[in-house]
Amino acid sequence: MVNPPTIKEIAKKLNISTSTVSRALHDHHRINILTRIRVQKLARELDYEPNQKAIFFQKRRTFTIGVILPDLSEFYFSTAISAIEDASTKHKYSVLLGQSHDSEAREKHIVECVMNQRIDGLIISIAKSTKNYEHFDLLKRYGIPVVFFDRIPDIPDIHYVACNVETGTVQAVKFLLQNGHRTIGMLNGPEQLYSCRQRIEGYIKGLESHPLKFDPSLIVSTDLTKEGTENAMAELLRLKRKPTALVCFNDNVTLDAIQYARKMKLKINKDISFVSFSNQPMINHTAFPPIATIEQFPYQQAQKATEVLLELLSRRDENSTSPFKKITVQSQLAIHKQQK
Amino acid sequence: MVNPPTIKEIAKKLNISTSTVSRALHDHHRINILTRIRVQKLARELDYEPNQKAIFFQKRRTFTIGVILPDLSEFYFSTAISAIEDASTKHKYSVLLGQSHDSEAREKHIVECVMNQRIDGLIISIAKSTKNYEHFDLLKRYGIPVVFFDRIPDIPDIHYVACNVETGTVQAVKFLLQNGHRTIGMLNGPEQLYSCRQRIEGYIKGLESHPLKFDPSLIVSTDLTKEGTENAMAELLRLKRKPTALVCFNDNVTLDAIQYARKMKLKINKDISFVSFSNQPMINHTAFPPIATIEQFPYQQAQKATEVLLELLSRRDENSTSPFKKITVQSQLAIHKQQK
DNA sequence: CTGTTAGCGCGTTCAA
DNA sequence: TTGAACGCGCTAACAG
Repeated sequence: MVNPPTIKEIAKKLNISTSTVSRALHDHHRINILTRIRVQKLARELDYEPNQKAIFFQKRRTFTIGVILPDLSEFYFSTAISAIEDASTKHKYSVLLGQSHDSEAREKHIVECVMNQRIDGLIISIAKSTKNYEHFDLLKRYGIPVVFFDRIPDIPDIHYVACNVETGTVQAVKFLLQNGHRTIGMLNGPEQLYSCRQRIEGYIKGLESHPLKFDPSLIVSTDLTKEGTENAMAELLRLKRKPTALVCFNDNVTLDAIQYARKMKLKINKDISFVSFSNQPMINHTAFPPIATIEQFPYQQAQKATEVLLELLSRRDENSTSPFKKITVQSQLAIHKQQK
Repeated sequence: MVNPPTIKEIAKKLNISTSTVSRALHDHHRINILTRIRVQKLARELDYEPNQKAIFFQKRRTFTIGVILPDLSEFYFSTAISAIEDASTKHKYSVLLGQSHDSEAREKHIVECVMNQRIDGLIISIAKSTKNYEHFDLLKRYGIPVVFFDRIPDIPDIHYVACNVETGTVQAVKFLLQNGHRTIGMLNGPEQLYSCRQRIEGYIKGLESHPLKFDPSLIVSTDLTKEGTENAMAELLRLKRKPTALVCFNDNVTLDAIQYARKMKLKINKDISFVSFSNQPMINHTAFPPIATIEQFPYQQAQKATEVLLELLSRRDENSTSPFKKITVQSQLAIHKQQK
């Protein structure tokens, strides 16, 4: 068991200086072709590979981006990390990972950790509970670019890539109206999430196309737990005007809601229909699938976020201040074929 | 926009040497309480945080582990990475990520990359196509511990944590026999995977409990694509003795297989029943779910792998050679309640 | 108790 | 065409 070889070692074996070795390895133009060959040959024999840590250390760049997501076991985020890794590898960047588990404290801690690792940039989807954004101040002070992804904070002057779920929600409501539904409910997520407010906006705009008046009691929130969803469902089903269709926050909420509806002896797609926000492809194989899904394209979104960050990083060399990138991917309604 | 503060900066401002600053920050015992306080106060004011890269650089340890998995968007692996991140964060280790996308070449390249980043250790689930293990030789030579996870190579003297799918398969076959099935087929994955060979072993052992003779033509392989699965299914259904039950490689294969069976007008759970290897919880909500699932506990498995690696890393300091850890998690059959 | 010095591995002047 | 010297930020051995 040995340590990885260094240029010093090569230099000693060849009785030349380390700088010559360094130059030879980099195909410096004013170097003796012979020494270059000798050096490169020995380097190959020793399996020499430059110690990136040392290089990064002196160059003060790590070619590593930090990625902080709430929970990697969620389909949406695992798709995202997959895309981020793909995109950054393509540009010779590495990915340093962290999960906030939707805790603000943990998020803060991870931000500090990746910063101490001197990442070049950060992609982050903020925790549900995050209200305070001070932990990003230091990043700003040190000029480490941050691209917010999907769950974006409501503050100015940031780069972000997010999905506009409003358009998809509008489409969903219109689609339901076209299919004869006149009492459309919304089973929404926590209202502090920007995307939940977008869902509400979309819901309202969708109704505007129709002489139907907006009834706020048709919008209820769940904390995303099964119990929360059941409570929300109970509330909706207690209404005088029971909804015949529901737009639900995501697939898991939809499944829980459908299960509850069935327990209440409602016929799915007859007494009540569902529209989901897509997380998982398997939703189409479920026993009582939603009739439509609002697709959010997590892979494309995350890929875009990575590209934005990498461009910021390359621009940084020319120390031109780039304007804030605010990129929105449009969500889109996908109508499912009915299973026989 | 400034650079992060360094001990040098603090030293200059306080007119003391950098080593004094360093000691003060580390609560060195033989340091003036006053200077210590002054240093720590200033450090706090400047938001000083040690540059881990510099520390790691000179300590020759990075407190970073590399993780290479085939595809992070697969449920099984996203659960794994989630567990690995959780466990390593707990021990102040960071995670450097890579996806092989089941390509041996890419896997090799990523191994080189993480090695050049001087990771302290590696957790890897090898690519389907990997036949050659030379890219791990360098890691061995440099004493970087590797823990193989789930997809383990068939070579001696390695650390690994894997799931024994044989036991679960035995249970599955016995369960099917108990339920009256007498022609049980297996829709297996690529045979070079160790776990596929385990499935076959389990299949054979399961049959041994019964005076039924083993018919090799009841075992077919798919390359995991939908088309491959359909071809495999066609082959099985062409047999004289058509299987009344199938043990399928994983959830996706199972879904494709079920879809194909339905297209062939077979009644699921009547003409033919399915047992799956679990990837996703949602499988229980599908329209025609398998009657049972062999659970592999990816979270626990990955957590264990991380703990093994971290222990190796801590042991390394006492340069005692640790024996090869070969840890096997038992898979387990979970029988699904029939949906009404 | 504190300062000086050296070195981790590398690239990059500046000099020769 | 090459080598010597320096510095990136930090710790540690040694000297005071």
